[in-house]
Amino acid sequence: MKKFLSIIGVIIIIGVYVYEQYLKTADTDVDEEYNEQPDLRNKKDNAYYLPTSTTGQIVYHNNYTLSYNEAHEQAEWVAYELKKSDIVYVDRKRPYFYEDKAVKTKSADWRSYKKSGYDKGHLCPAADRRKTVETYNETFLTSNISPQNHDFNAGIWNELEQTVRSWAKSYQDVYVVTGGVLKGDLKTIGKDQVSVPNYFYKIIFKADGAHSKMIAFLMPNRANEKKPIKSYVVSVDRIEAETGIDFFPKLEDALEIELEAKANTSDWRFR
DNA sequence: CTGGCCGTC
DNA sequence: GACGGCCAG
Repeated sequence: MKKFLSIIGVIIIIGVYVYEQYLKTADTDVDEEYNEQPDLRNKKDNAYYLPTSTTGQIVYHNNYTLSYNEAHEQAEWVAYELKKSDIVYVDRKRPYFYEDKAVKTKSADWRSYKKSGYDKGHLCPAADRRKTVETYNETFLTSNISPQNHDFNAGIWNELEQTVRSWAKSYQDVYVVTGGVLKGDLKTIGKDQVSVPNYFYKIIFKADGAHSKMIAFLMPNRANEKKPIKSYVVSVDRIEAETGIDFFPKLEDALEIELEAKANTSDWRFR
């Protein structure tokens, strides 16, 4: 009997190990199928809302998911859930930006941004992932950055990111999709020819059944944007038209149509 | 908070 | 190249 139990014990330990290895590889899995949306509702609680990919290269990280556009050498979207508990005030040492090995076509080299005149602007902000060293450092992959005008990044874009954090604190958890509009002939920087988007968008979704709400922003990537962030609100339909991305394909159709057509600010608290 | 730049090792 | 310190909006 004792021997039997010890054999069962060994089997369980091996099983757990194999399962953990499986989870590790699954986290950096790359989806090859064009617009194929894997059902990951049991894998990550935010995956249900993932947008479609226009490139077929979706990369799943532990704390955000992205769709990589190799031609523009950056993500076309980065999606993640932002919970109230993600927002902590811990001073963390900024690591260096490093290549995303999960991007099969190779993500941009940080040197392409050097002396380009543009910031290595986070798409999933570092401040949204301050909870642990691991979550923080994961935002420093070069697949999570786009060339941003410095005054824009430190100015109104920063203000928008802070507002989203305030919403996560007020509403417990929100879901965020953000990226540059990768359309047409864009200026490029560096050896990797990273495109400089003329516009950046950010969509925030609060899941709450029939009371779910959505808001979207479209901002020009330039200095001296001093209007209130409220004035940059557009409908999700507009951003879909600009980008060719379907942002909430798995949302119930009636709700999707209703929420994506709206461009009003009344459901959300602004400072 | 958002970052870059530069001297030093 | 990596690191730490300093700078700006």
